Amino acid sequence: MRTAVAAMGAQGRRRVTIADVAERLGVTKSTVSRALNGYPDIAEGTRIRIARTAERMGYRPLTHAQAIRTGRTRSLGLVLQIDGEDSARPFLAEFIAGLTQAASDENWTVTIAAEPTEPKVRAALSRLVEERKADGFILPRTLTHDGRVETLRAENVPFVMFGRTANPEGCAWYDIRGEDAMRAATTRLAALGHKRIAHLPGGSQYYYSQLRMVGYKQGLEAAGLPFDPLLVGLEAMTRREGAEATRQLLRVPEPPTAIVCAVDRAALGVYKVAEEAGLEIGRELSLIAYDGVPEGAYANPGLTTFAVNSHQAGERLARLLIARIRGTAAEELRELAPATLVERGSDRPPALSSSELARRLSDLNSIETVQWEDHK
Amino acid sequence: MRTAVAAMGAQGRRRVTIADVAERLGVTKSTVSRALNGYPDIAEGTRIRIARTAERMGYRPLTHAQAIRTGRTRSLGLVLQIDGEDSARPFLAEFIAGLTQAASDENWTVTIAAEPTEPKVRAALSRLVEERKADGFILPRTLTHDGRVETLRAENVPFVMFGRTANPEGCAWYDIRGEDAMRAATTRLAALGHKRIAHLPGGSQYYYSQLRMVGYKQGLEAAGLPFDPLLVGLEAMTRREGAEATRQLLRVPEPPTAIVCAVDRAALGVYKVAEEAGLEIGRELSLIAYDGVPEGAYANPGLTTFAVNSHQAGERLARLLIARIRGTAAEELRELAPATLVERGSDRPPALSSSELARRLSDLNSIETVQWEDHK
DNA sequence: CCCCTTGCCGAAACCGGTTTCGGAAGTGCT
DNA sequence: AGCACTTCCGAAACCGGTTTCGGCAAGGGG
Repeated sequence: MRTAVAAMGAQGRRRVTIADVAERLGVTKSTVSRALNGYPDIAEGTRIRIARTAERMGYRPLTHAQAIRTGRTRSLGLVLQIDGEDSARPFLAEFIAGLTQAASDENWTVTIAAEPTEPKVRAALSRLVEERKADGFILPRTLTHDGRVETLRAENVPFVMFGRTANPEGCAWYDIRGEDAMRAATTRLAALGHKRIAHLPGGSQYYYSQLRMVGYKQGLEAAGLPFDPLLVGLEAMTRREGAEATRQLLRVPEPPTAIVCAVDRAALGVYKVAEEAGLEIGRELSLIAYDGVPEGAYANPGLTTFAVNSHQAGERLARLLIARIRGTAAEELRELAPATLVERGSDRPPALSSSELARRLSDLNSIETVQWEDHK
Repeated sequence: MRTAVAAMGAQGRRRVTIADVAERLGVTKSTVSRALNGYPDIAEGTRIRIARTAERMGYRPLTHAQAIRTGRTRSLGLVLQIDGEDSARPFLAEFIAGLTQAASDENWTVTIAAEPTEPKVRAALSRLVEERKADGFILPRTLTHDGRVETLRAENVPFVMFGRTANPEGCAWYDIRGEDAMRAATTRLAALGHKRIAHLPGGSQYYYSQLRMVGYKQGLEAAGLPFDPLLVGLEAMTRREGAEATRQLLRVPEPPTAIVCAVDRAALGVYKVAEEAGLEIGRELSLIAYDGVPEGAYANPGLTTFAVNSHQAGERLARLLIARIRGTAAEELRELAPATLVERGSDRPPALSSSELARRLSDLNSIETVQWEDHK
C-alpha cells in the first residue's frame, strides 16, 4: 500500500487532515475550512466549536495544500547578493534572526537564495515567483535606482525594501534615519570644539549615501560651520578605501580634526592611517561613524558610532511584508527608525587646531618615509 | 470570476499547467507526468516528444502541487541558533551562498529559520517538518552530543551535519579535517625552531575541539616534543577568552614561544595580550590559528591560519542532503575536506627561547603596571 | 490459429485543502 | 398566511499535480 505509506510520511503517524476534523464534528470539510478562515457565513457557535476541536486534535493545515488553490505559500523571500569580495556581513545573522522570528510568529517561513551578480539576483527573484516559492520579497541594500524593484513591479509582486530609494512609487520600506545620525554626529563634534569636520561618504550607488551626506551638511549648518567640498572625501565602503580617503583628506591645506564616516568599515581605515601618521584617535583626530560593526568595539580607542538594530530591522520588515502581501497599500507601509549612539572613545575635543595638525603632518612627511602599504 | 483571477495569479498571464501540455499533444495528464518523472512504462519516443513540448511551452511543475501528493517540497531546511551574544558570523553569507546555489542548481530551495536557544531550535525543526516546509536539514555547528540529531532521528527526518559528532550512527556529514590542520600547524612551528608550543582549544561542547586537540598532540609527537598539560590553555572561542587564556599561558614557568589556536578569534586575543606585554607577534610569540576570519588579514602582522572554504562547505552539504533525501544511506554520505594554509606573518622562528621569554615577562611585571582591562 | 505476455497509455481516483453554488430553515413584514 | 430575505451549511467542483488500475494492441510461443 504505497498510499498509506506516503500519507503517513516519514514520521510514522498519520497527519490529522481537515477531513478528520470535519468527520469528528459531523460537518463537511467546507464548513471547517470556512470556519477556520473567518468566512462570514458561519455561525459563531459553530466557528468556536470547530476552532476548539481543530486545536484539540492538533490540526494544522498544510501550507502547500492551501497554496495549490490560493496561490499563496505563506513564505517570505530573501535574495542576497553575495559576490565573495565583500562577503563579510556581520549583520546578516541578526537580520535573519529578526526576520525569521517575526515570520514564524505569524506562521510564515523564509525562503532564502543568494547569487553573485545583480542579473542573477533578478533571475532568482523571478524564479521564486514563478515557482511560487515566495509570496513577496525583502530587498536588502537598496540602490538609488534598483533593478530588482523594476523586476518585481513589472510582475506585480509585493516587496518591501530595507532602505529608501529615489523613486518611491509603489514602494514600501523600513529604514534607519541615517541622515539624522550624520547630523547628530556632526553637531556633536562641533560642540566638542571641532571646526574642520570632514565626511567620508559611502558608495554613491546606495541611496543612503545621499541621505547621509545631506545629514552631514545639515549638521554643519546647525553648527554654523561652512561647507567645504575639500572636506568631502572619496567614497569609502571598506577599510582600505577608508584609509585611502583619509590620506587624501589629511593632505588638504586645512585638514580636518574630525571625520564623520558614513560606514564603520571606512572608519576602521582611518584608524590605520592615524596609526601610520602617529595621530591618536580621539585627540589629534576625532571620529564618529555609523553601523555598529563589532570590530568597532575592538578598535583602540573604541569607535563611537551610530548603531543600527539589525534584529529589529528584520523583524519589522517581515511584518511590513506580510501586511503588504495581505493587501495594505505600499504607501502606508513605510517606517523609519533612529540609529542609537554608542559612545566609545573616538570622539573628543580636538587637541590640535587644524593648522597645528597641518604643521604636524608636514613635519612628519619631511622626516619620515611612511609606508603606505595596504594589508590585503 | 475569482477563479480566473486566482489562476492567473499576480503575474497577469496564466501559468502553463500539465493539462496544457497534455492537451497540446493529445495525451493525458498522467502520461505527461510519468514521462517527465522517468517512469518506465512510457515509450522512449513519447518521452522525448513530451519533454520537448514541455520545454518549449515553458512548463514547470509547481512544487507545492507535487508536494500535496508526494509529501516532498524540494526544500532544504537550515535552522540557525543565533543568541545575540556571539552573533557575528563572518562565514554565514558565504555558507548560505554555497548552499542556495547548489540547491537551485537542482531546482531546490532553502528554507531558513533562526532561534535563540537550543530547545527553540529543536521546536523549529519539528515545526518545519510538521508543516512539510523542508524535506531535510543542514545542521551547522554540531556538538559532541547534539540534541537536534536526536530530534530528527526520532522523527526519521533526513539530515546532514556540518561537522562530525560522537555517535556517528545514521549521521551523514561534511567536515574539514581540523585535526590535520592542527597537526600541520604544530609541526610547522616545530620546524621553525619552537620547542614550547601551546594550544588554545575551542569550546569542549563542540566535537571539533576534541579532534583539533588530537591533531595538536599528533603534531607534537611527530616533532618529537613532549606533551605538557601546562601548555594547554583555557577554552577560548572569543577574542576576550583568547586574551585571558594567553595571559595564563604566559605565566607558566616555561612559557610557550608559539601558540596553536583552535579558532581565529581566540588568536586575535593573543595579539591583544602581546601588545599589552610588548611582545611582537612573529618574533617573541608565534601564532597559527584556524578558520580564516577576515580580521585575521587586518591584524599586524597578519595571522597565519588554516582557512575553511565556507562556500564550498555549503555547496557540498546541499548536495549531500539532497542525496540523503533521495535515499542514499547516511554512511555513504560522509565527506572530509582539508583546510588551506594561509601564510601571513604570525609564524616565524622564535627570537627568544622559552627561558629568555620568561625572564622578559617577569621583568615587565615588576616594573610596569599592566592594565588588564578588557574592551567589551 | 490461439493464448499469454509485454509494452504502452487512458481513465479515474487521490492528495488536502479552498471556493462556488444552491438549498433548507428561520426571520421579518405585510 | 404568504412572501421575500437572511443565515448557515452541505454538495460538489476545483487547484495541479501523482499514482493506481485496467485495457488495448502488438509480439512471441506452442
